[in-house]
Amino acid sequence: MKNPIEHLNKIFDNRVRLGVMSTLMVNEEINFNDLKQLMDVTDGNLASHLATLEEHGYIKVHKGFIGRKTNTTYSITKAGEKSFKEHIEALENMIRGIR
Amino acid sequence: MKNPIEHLNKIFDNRVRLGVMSTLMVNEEINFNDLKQLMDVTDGNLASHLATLEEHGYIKVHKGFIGRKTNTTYSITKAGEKSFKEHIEALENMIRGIR
DNA sequence: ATTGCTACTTTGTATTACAAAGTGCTTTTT
DNA sequence: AAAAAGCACTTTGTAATACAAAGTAGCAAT
Repeated sequence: MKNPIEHLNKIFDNRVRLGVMSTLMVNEEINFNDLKQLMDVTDGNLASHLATLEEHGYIKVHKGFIGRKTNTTYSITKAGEKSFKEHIEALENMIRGIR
Repeated sequence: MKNPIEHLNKIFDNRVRLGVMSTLMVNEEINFNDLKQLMDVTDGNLASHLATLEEHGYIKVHKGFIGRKTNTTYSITKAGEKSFKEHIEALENMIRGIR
C-alpha cells in the first residue's frame, strides 16, 4: 500500500491558492478585482493568499493602469507552473489510484 | 470566467483526510496502525482527522480483534463515497479546465 | 472638499493542525 | 504476580492558518 498524498504540495492545499493557480494556468494575467470576485473572498484575504504565492515565487505581480486607474495583475511564473503541474500530476495519480 | 474551486468539499481540503478517503475508496477496510504509517502522522493527529470524517458520516468504525488483539478498522460509508466522488469530479473538472 | 476606487496592510479573532503526554484496556513477557 | 508493551484513543497546549473588518495611501472623479 502506498501513501496517496505524499507528493502533494502543501501550498496548494488551500482552496483559494489552488483556485488562483489553476486560473492563472489558463489566463496570461488576471487583475485583483476579477480574482476577488472569482474566488468570492474578501480583498484582505485574497491579498494574503497572493502574498503567500508570491513569496514562494509561484506568481508575479504587475502594477499597471487601465486608462488612469491602477490595475494590478498577477501571472504565473515558470517555477509556479512547474510546481503546480507537479501538484496536478500528484492529484491525478491519487485519482488514478482510486479507479 | 468561472470559479474552479466552488464544488470542492472543504472537509477534503486537508491532506490527511484526503489521503484517508482515497485509501478507503480502494480498500474495504483499513486498521488504525496501517493508516497511521501510511499517512505518516502521530496517532493523536490521525484520531482527530478520523473523528472529523466520522462526524460527517463519511467513514464508519469497526472495533474488532485479530486473534486476541484489538483491531479497529475504518471503512467508507455510502455517503462518504458519494461526497468523495463529487469532490474528485470537481477536481477533475478543475484539472480539465487547465488543459 | 468630499467621495470613491484600487490594492493593499493591520489588527484581532476563530479555526485548524499538530505533537506530546496521559488514559484505559488488554496482552505479552519476565 | 508484576512489569512492560501495544492499541486506540483523549486531553492539553501551542503554533500555524484563515478570515473578516477596519484602516490606509494614492489617485480620480464630482
